[in-house]
Amino acid sequence: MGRAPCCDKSNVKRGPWSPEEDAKLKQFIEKYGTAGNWIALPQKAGLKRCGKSCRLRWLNYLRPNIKHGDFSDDEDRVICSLYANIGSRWSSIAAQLPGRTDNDIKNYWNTKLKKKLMGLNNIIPSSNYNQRSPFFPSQIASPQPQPQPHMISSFFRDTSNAVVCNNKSINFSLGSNQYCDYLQSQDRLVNSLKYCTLKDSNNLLMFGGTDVASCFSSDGSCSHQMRYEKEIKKEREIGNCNFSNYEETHQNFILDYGIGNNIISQHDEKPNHVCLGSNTQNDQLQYDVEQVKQLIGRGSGSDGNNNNNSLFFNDENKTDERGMYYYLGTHLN
DNA sequence: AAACAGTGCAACCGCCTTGAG
DNA sequence: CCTCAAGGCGGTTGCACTGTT
Repeated sequence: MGRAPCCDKSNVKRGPWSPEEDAKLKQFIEKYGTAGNWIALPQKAGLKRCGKSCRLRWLNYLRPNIKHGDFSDDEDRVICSLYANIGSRWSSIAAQLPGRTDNDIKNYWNTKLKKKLMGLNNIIPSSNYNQRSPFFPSQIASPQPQPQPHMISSFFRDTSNAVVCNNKSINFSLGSNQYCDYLQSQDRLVNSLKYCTLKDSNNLLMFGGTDVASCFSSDGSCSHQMRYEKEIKKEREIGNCNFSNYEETHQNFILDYGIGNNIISQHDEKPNHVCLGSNTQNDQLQYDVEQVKQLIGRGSGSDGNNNNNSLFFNDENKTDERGMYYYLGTHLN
């Protein structure tokens, strides 16, 4: 038995909306709102349309402040960045682009942006790709990560493309405004890190999550995510900690961070405080470094150029050649 | 000018989630 | 809990428009 239709298909108009229908719907909603019931709305508004169709027409076309027309470079960057992080969750992406609808973004991605980026990647010689990344060869726990549903899972790179791994430090590139020509290595890294177990099995660290909502940072570049098991409790322990971007999913704490909203920034207004999870500078919430260290590990200093995505672990014994702590992230100096 | 191919986008479909009863 | 209607969402379709031969 199939699913019951949402309306009587034989009795509703389909296809493109006429200006008269648009006017009726707009007038009705502006006067009465939707009353939380789209199904009943068309009849009340005198429209021979399915409620779902009315909803779609309103959300995608008629509601105020809808932006039509070309996407700006900044919007391109945001879309790419978010797509790289969360995949085809168009409504989440649209939420970060005022005036744009999920449908618009989806169409734009499928018809233009994807091709644009594929074109860029095609002109990069494959020898520039990092074909293998020897990250944590012995620490990557099974099962191996499955390929992401989207082909291109990251489009950005840093100005530093160093990928170095030894037993003390790891440098890699994440985040920037430039289109990426070595997507594969970055993908591998991100996927590997998801399965990197640290200290104990409860401290599973995820980096560059693709399965949870993300944010974009104030400079328009991408941000990445850390998921740190059992941290909801600690987050609460901090007290005033009210992160602007986190989700409670499967009892994990998810923290957005990235370029422009560094874990630790020298440019923070308050000394010895850290900005975490934000979309804009104004949204950034600042927390005492010492408290955050307890939460996520050692923080790094920013390089002053918004090029630092460093994240330090809570392991006193692991320091790099600079005497800094074992970290994941980018540093250019 | 006509035929055909390619493109863009509005609208639809159907699955999944949510929440009220 | 369970059920089910309604909303939300991502994937897909169909058609109008534009470009090319």
